[in-house]
This record gives sequence, structure tokens and C-alpha cells, in this order.
Amino acid sequence: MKKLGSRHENLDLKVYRELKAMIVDRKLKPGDKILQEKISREFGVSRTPLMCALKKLEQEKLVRAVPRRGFYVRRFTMEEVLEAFELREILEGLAARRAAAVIAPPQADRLRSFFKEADVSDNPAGIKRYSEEDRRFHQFLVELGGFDLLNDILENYNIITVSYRIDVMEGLVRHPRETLPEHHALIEAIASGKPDLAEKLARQHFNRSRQRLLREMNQEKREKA
Amino acid sequence: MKKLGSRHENLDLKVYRELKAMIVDRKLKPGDKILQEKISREFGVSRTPLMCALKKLEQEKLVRAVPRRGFYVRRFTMEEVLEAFELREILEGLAARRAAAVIAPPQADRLRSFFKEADVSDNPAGIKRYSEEDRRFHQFLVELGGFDLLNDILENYNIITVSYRIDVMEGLVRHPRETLPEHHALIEAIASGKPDLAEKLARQHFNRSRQRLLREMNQEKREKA
DNA sequence: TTAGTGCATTTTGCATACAATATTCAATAT
DNA sequence: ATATTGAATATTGTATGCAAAATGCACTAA
Repeated sequence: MKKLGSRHENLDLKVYRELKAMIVDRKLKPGDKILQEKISREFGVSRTPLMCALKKLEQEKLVRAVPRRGFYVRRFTMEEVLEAFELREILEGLAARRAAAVIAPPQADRLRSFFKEADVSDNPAGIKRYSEEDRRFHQFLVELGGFDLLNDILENYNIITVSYRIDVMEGLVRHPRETLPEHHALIEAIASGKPDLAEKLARQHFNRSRQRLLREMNQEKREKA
Repeated sequence: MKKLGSRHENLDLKVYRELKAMIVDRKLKPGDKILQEKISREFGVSRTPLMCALKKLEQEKLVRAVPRRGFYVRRFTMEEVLEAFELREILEGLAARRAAAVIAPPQADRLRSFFKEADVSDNPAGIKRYSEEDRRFHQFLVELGGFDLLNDILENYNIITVSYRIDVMEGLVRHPRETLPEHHALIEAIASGKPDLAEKLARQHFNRSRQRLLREMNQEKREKA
């Protein structure tokens, strides 16, 4: 008799997912105050599970809690996004290494199916599809290694790199034209079981985005002066 | 008019800290069910802030939530602890590098004041003091770099490496006699501003503990067979 | 205009209430 | 004995209630 108390899913988890989606999709914008009464009515739940969900999002840094004032959708500074990229560089590098070390043929096939027919034109719908594929790809990559703690951390913090300036290019720092070949190379390195190469390529991938952000940051500074 | 809504501290935060201390100090043991009624009465609060605190601890993996059944103090597997050490190896390595790169004289003095008069004998009180100093040291090291996200992650996950088998040697994997010289070397590398060396030493420090754990793990397996 | 000031309204943080499970344990059947 | 049933009890997940704090707003003073 195993039968874990699973099956049941608490309300706060559902609320958490809905709310997270609303933030990532910019239905709630950075700086917005989260009106608990309004949202809970909208979701058809009481404030109790909503509170729980908000606390969870606070730990993930998607919202900011100010005691006695409420929760606000967080606005990330360029510094924070750079930090997130720096972390993802080493963490996802490690994940790629692991993935390449343990991958099995069926997973390799699945991996190779990513970015098969990517649209690298400039139309917004294509960019959006690419951005979503990108997220799914990185998630799959991280899961491949079976490194639970690492998965957890990346799950909880990578979102920061995505939710910054999503309005510009769906959260992508660089254009699909530039990142697509990198993705293909990384996929091949992992699928063919080359840990060293996989780690190197993954790090390079993030490093380049970080360098791009750094340049943009300096440029903005110069423009202000 | 700034005056952030700070000052006020919500109850759930206090409960969270108390509870975390109880778990780390083994007042609540791995596997124990957390009786909400009992604990909330003990703390003089209602179940609402307690629930919040428990959810927070769940995210940190110190407790496990089973829907409709309750919360249980988590028991870490050797694999999880190994994963935590592997992560700390690269993350704290990065932190040490950063710290060495940005350290200023007053902080260098503070850093050098750690492990000044360490007791490396075998008596339990000495071990306990060393273990506490060890935690404070690593926390200070991580804060030095000023890398907020990194601090956050290490804060939340290093506890795993500590709370494993605290009953044996206060959570220490190796004896102070063995780690003290490593600590001194690391301190000196950071205080004198040598990023490369600092990172290398920090990683070595964790790597050695991890190797030790690995050996113990294999030994346990052999004993079973 | 701008800057207070006091009162009504909203919102938060927490306690309590309550229905829907889980758990326990005595009574019965095997 | 062991297993099974099923009411009595306890516990969880969620809603609701309420006091304290924050916010908004009309009014006044400069």
C-alpha cells in the first residue's frame, strides 16, 4: 500500500501558476500593486491560498512584499539580470555536462527534435514561438541531467532572465538568427554524449547574451550622460 | 517621504525562523510529522502564519508537504547531500572569487578575525563552536561578494549540507584539524585580493568534503552487502 | 497654488470557523 | 491470533471575520 496523498492538488499551487503566468505574460506589469481582493475574486478563491501563492512568488523574486503595504510585481534592475545570467552560465553549463554524460538514445531523439523548423524571420509571432521553444528547450536540458537541486534552482531563478524587457523581444536577448546555430551545436554535443563540449557551448551561449546585455547597459549609461 | 513599510515584521517570518532553528537543532527530527495545532499553540500564534512558514520551509526542502496529510521534517538522502556539496563547490567558488576581487581593508580585517583561536581538540563543545564559526564564516564570505542572487541561493541550500547527520559531528563532514588550515589559506587568499587562488581553494575545500562523503557512502553500501 | 489635517474607506495580517478528508480504534469476522 | 469494518476523533485546506494600519479625499491654512 503506497498511494501517496497525491492526486489532490492544493489551491495555492494553481493560483501560483496562474499568477506566475500573468506576470510572465505581462498581464501584470512591473510595479503594479497586486490587489488581493480583486485577484482572489477573479480566481474564485479566498485570500488565504492567494497569500500562499504570493509568498512563493516572493521567494522566486517575481514579486516584492512590503509589510503592511502589500505585494508588487517586481521590476528587475539590469544588475540583477546580469547576475542571473552569470549564474545560469555556470549552472546550466553544469547541467549540460551532466546531460551529455547520462543521455540515452530516446532522449537524444527528443532533444534533437527541438528547433527543427525554427522561423528566424522578424515577424512577432515567429519570435514568440522561438522564445517559447527556447524556454522548453532549456527546461528539458536541465531535466536531462537528473540533478534535482540544480533543476530546482534554475526553475526558480531563470525566470528572471526571461521576464526582463519581455516587451522588446519576448524576453530574448539576442535574435533567433544568432542563437539558433548555438542551440543546434549544443543539442548535438549533448545528444552525442560529449560532456566537455556541451558545457563549453552552454556557457558560451549564456556568456554571449551576458556580454550583449553589458554592452547595452553601458550604452544606456552613455546616452544618459 | 520614503519610510518604507519596514519596521513591521510579519509573524510568519518569526515562526519560520523558530521552526527552522528547531529543525536544524534536531528538536524536530527527520521524519517527524509537524503537528500544526501543537506547534501553533506552542508559539502562541494561529495556524495561518504557521502554514506560511511551512510553505517557505518546503521550498527550502527542509520539510516535505504531502497534500491532505501534512508536513514532515525532511530526511536527506546521501545523494541529495552530495548534490548540495557539488553545487556549493561551484557557487561558493564563484563567491570567493568575487569576494577577493572586491574586498576592502576593513572587511579584510574582519575576515582575518575568523578562526583566530580555534579549538581543534575532540571535545564536543569545541566542535560545536567550530561548526558555528564555520557557518558564520561561509555566510560572511558569501556576503562579501555582494552577489545578491548567489547569496540567496546559498543561504537556502547550504543548510542541507549542514543539517545532514548533525548528530555525528555537528554537521561537519571533516574534523576541524583537517579544515582549519584550509580555512586559513582561503581567508588569506581573499583578504589579500587573489581571485583565482580564492576560487581554487574554495572549490578544493568543498571538493574534499564531497570526496569524503562519497567514500563514506561507498563504505556504507559495502557494509550492507 | 501647495501643504497639512482629520475622517472615511480600503487593505493587510492574523485568528477563527467549518467542511472535507485522514486517522484511530473498538467491534466483528476470518 | 489477523484482517476488516465503520463510527468517533483529529487534522487539513480554505473561507470568513475583524482589528490595526495604510490610503485617499475633502477641507483648511499658508
